Amino acid sequence: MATIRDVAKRAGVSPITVSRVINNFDYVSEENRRRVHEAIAELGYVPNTVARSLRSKRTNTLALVLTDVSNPFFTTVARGVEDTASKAGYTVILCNTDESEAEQQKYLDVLIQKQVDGILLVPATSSPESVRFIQKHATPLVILDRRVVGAEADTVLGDSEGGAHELVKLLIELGHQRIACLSGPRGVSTAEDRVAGYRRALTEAGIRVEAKRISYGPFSRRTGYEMTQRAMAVQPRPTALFAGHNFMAIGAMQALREMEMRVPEDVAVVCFDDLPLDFLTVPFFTMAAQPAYEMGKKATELLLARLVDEGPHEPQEIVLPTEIVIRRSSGDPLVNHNVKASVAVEP
Amino acid sequence: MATIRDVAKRAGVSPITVSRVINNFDYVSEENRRRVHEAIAELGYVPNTVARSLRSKRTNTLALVLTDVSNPFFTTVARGVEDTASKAGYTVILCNTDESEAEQQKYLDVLIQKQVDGILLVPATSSPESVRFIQKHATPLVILDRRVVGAEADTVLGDSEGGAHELVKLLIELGHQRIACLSGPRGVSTAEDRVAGYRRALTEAGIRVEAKRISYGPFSRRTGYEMTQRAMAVQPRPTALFAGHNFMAIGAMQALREMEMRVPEDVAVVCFDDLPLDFLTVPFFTMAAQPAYEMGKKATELLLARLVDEGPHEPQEIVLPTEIVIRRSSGDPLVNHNVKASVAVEP
DNA sequence: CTGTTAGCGCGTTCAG
DNA sequence: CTGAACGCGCTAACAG
Repeated sequence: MATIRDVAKRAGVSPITVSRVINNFDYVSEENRRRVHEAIAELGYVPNTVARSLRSKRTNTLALVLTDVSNPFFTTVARGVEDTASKAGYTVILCNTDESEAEQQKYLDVLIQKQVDGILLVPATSSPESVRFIQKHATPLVILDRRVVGAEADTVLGDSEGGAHELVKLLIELGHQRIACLSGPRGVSTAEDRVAGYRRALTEAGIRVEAKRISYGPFSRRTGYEMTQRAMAVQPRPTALFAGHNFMAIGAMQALREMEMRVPEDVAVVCFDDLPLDFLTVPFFTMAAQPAYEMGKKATELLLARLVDEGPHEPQEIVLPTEIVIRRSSGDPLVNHNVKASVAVEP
Repeated sequence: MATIRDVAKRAGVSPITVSRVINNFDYVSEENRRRVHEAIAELGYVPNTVARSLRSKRTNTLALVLTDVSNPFFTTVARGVEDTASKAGYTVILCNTDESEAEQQKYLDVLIQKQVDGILLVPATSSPESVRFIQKHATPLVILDRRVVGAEADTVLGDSEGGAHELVKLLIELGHQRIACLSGPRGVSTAEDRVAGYRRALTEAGIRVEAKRISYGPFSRRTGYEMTQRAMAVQPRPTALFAGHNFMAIGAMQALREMEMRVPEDVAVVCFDDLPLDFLTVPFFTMAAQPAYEMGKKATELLLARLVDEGPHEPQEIVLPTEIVIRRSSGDPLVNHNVKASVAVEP
């Protein structure tokens, strides 16, 4: 492939002049500029970013390390990141850890080697080692969606505690007293914050928090399914379920269906994180929606800001509010349903 | 950050010896090897891939350019790509074009500049310019999911024609004669192949193909919604709908619901591409499932193979079979439903 | 406005 | 088994 020197030779100028034309730097005479452009076109020259990066110490690449690309919540976050980064001239490398700390570390190694300019991290666990690793290599970092204990880093996340609190409060207002909580794994802040919101809502209403109604486990449909089977076996039986995750709520629905329980008639269900309209024949779940796109966007803007002014700074924590959307699954009789149809669970 | 020279100095050897240790090349005395490893650990040295790439002309990076990251079909393809590439020591850059040829070209420019070792492309349209551009820069390429006319390139795709044919044949066997076809845009092979399968099934059954029953438009829920409104207005009214895309089928459901038509009682619906169980409270659509993960995997394997043996070769076209999954939406009375529940569309 | 010199961090070449 | 020299393609720094 043609190099900058080939172009220079063809245009009858020096390589640095070509460089200046490409980068719109300094002043280059119209005449020379034209000839360089001509030569570039004739040779089909494309600048080599690798060489450029070696010199400039900047790769114009960001990395987004997240835990589950299959989840539309993260897909939407990723879009927010992509759009924002792309607009600013950055490419994004997407890495999927499947909630594994080991996978995460493997990716971080590669990313540091690749000299990415910045990292957006949805940490698999709240342990701070990965964060320290990144900081040791002086790579700018923004933590996304989850809190990391003892990490001094910029963080952008949704209001899990608040959202959970509102959701459970809604259930209580609807008359529920025995509410099971299907939570994500211990050691993940989104999971624990949602349990905290659940507890607060109960406590505020003077309802005793019972440990036997709270289960912890991986964020997945299967876990939601199994937890629901166990939760429904606890006597006296719960009349409502709070799932701290969208896929878990789907698993819960399956379990309830197999038990021949109707939702919301026999059991009310609420959950965290919406599923996009594209996937739903009928929107059904009452849930706390996080501004996923906005989260990705905000986090990227913060990261890009850190790239320009290097200096030390107070780590920022940006908490984005959640929005409660009331639909059929909570069984609120007072709500105007925005759809005519319902999902019936046959007996 | 520490460079190979710093490590060398600390270990009391030359830089090249360090290089040999890192890359497991040649023979290095145990003594030196130990000291180098020590120095690496002490300094937290990480090799600089950018410099390495400049020298070696290889970036160990592949690019996956696709049209819609929001669609679980492509998310699954992406996982197949990622897993396979990662196992072989490659990083993947994911680029989302939103079906726009212009976006696609912008990304391809960047990718060529970044010297990626290979490109996996889901082409936004079937015009061959992008393919030629990539080939001109001698970057190995595998086309994914869609055919490009007049392009001499390896291609991996699903059997759209066959899947559509089976699906429509099924509808005919169930007694349907007036079947509307909601197709993706003209100029996209998956859309056109599915229409072709639809036509063949009708023709084989001796049913006249009516142009007024076939609509073309972007792959989206909204399009499916609008097309369904129009399709249902055609007299005599169709008794079944074939949607060439999962999101379109969702849009169709919404339109039918608003018209107070029940599925499958009043209208049968079948479509292409499944939605993962994680998103579905109840699996509902009869559809042709493509092996998305397998497609990503196969395509990546093919690409990686091309990277090692450079020589020219016959372009390969790998067509993966689709699997018909029969569920409620087609209304087949003979099928054993694998779920007890149903989605009812209220009058 | 333009060119020369030097070097980013690494790996290949060839000589110890 | 080890090292010195050179260059990948580009641009910062400094002339002119």
